[in-house]
Amino acid sequence: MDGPSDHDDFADRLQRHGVTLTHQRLEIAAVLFRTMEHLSADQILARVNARNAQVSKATVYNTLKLFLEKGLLREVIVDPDRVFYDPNVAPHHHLYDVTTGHLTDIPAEAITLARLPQLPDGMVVEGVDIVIRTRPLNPP
Amino acid sequence: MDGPSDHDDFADRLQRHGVTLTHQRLEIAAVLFRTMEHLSADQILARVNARNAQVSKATVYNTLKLFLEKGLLREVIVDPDRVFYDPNVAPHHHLYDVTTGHLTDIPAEAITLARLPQLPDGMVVEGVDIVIRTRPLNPP
DNA sequence: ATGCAATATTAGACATGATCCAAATGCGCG
DNA sequence: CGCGCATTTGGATCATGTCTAATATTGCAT
Repeated sequence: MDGPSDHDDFADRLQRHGVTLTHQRLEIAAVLFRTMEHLSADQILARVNARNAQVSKATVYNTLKLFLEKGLLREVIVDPDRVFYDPNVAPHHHLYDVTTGHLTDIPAEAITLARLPQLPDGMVVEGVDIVIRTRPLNPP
Repeated sequence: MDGPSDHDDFADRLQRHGVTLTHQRLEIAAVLFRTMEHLSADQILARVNARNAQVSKATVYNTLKLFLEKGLLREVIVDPDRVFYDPNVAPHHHLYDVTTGHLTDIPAEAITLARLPQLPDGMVVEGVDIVIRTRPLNPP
């Protein structure tokens, strides 16, 4: 299914973003960019070490921070308990299932902001995060 | 400055929302509803106990959870480290200063969603949270 | 008023996610 | 080949937030 070229793609992507390659970073990149799911640090750690433990917790956190700085990832803050990392850095928004904690993307075009509010002086927009919190219809 | 009627207002508000009154709950309500700021649990604890410690950490958390259930407060999840509690439960959105961590309200009318995306079957919208992350213009 | 059951409060132990640190490892490059 | 800097690591540490079992308070019926 996934040939060796997957890894090469990830390696390219890291390098293009100025990240020097290491075995661990490639593993983490593979977990994130293969499925494009929204994962927490814990989940990433678990997946990387699914077979035998090879990457430490500290490295996962270091690497995620690095990837964030280099613009390879976005943080998604919707759960008070943990941060999700979003491998999709294109502008888009999120559907958040409150009951299951599952996150789904909403294409940026699916929502239009009619107008933006006035910003305080000297401030610029870093990003607009829209989260639509959903739950099953039935019992509250 | 603030007469004793403030406290009575808060008491009324709690009771109208089905919250039985206690000394501690009134203190917490006073802190939240007097300034209408966005505060974290820690900040609320600190303010309530500004003079002498009277309310425990556990009670602050219990009370905040209760106020949430009763619709007296909203949670604002923008900071990975802590939850902010918003005494303004009317529909509105937020400006979040990434550098200082300061939260400001945006009136709901200041933003219009042109259209909402299709929701999965049987799911309903619980709320729409829009956060505009801002930072000073100058150096990144 | 008085007693009693239900509700609220509390201190401190605990759980969890995330960070820090100092030591060890590995890598690039002369 | 080896030096130096970047990276990784285990474990300690931290901060929020939750839990528990004991105590205090409250409302209510009598």
